[in-house]
Amino acid sequence: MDKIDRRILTILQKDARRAAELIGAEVGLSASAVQRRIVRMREEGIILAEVAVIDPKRAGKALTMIVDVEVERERPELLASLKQWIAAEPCIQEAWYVTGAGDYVLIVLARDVEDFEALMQRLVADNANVRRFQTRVALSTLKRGMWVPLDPSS
Amino acid sequence: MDKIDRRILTILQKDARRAAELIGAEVGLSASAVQRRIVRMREEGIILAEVAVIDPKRAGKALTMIVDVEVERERPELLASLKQWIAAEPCIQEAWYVTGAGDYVLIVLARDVEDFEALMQRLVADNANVRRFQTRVALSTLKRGMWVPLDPSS
DNA sequence: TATGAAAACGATTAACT
DNA sequence: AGTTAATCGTTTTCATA
Repeated sequence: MDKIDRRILTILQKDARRAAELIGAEVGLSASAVQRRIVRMREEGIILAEVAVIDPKRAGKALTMIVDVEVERERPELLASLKQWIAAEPCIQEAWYVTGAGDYVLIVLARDVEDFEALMQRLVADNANVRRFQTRVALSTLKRGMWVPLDPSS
Repeated sequence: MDKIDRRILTILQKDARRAAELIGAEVGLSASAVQRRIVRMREEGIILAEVAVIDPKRAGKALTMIVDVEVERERPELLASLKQWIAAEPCIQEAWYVTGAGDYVLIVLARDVEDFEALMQRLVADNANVRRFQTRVALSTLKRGMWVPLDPSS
């Protein structure tokens, strides 16, 4: 991945529909050359996907919660099923396993508080290793996205 | 937004490049009808963007941190500039203002620990209202994305 | 007002230099 | 990597329900 690839990716991360010819004009390449680089980066897995981003509010998901989930580290055999549970749960948008007391951090979308409560009850009921969780409500979303900064040099 | 719109969005949230004709085959509409609905949803702001998702590791951003930032609520005049600072900082990928003791939650990408430390030092140096912060390192990323579940009924 | 069919247009892909 | 030609997808047009 060279400097031009990075510039192409910086553009595509904001607008995946930008025509190769326009990108080429910005980076000083023909449309075909740009297109070839894009195809290559898809194949190499640098570009993981091209997706539509929709407004959660318009989709009836007005609430965002940041949930810290503490699990019992003594029962590692239950971790795989918890991971699967998280993967299968569409309202859990993002999840990380983090340093600390066996903690997971979840980004959860919900229609309302009842919707969220129901999800959390299922989380606890379905996963015996969940010891407790702490919820923080997002009062405002300052920034969202998957945008990765790319050093334009080198 | 009707049931078919929701089905179209569910598809586009996974693959924004899917041809309208293929989507039409799934939802029982012609390519033109699907295309018109997509254009309408872009105009209405339901579809916020169509973006390429890239692998942060391949982009040299191997570390993800979840940072809780505590700010002094007594100085609300400094909040606007903190928000701008966050917006302008490319390594801060996501940010929410959350319930609790004047807390922000940040998702931060970094090349390495030094890179991260430098960012946090700038955060504190540039924003006098930042009282303290707590960092958790993402040991594994279980789930990422902007995918919003859409009730296929109604 | 929304659709499907078909023409016109534009972008991507493939072949060749 | 660039240029051209062929292919494919989108957009527009138009007739219809």
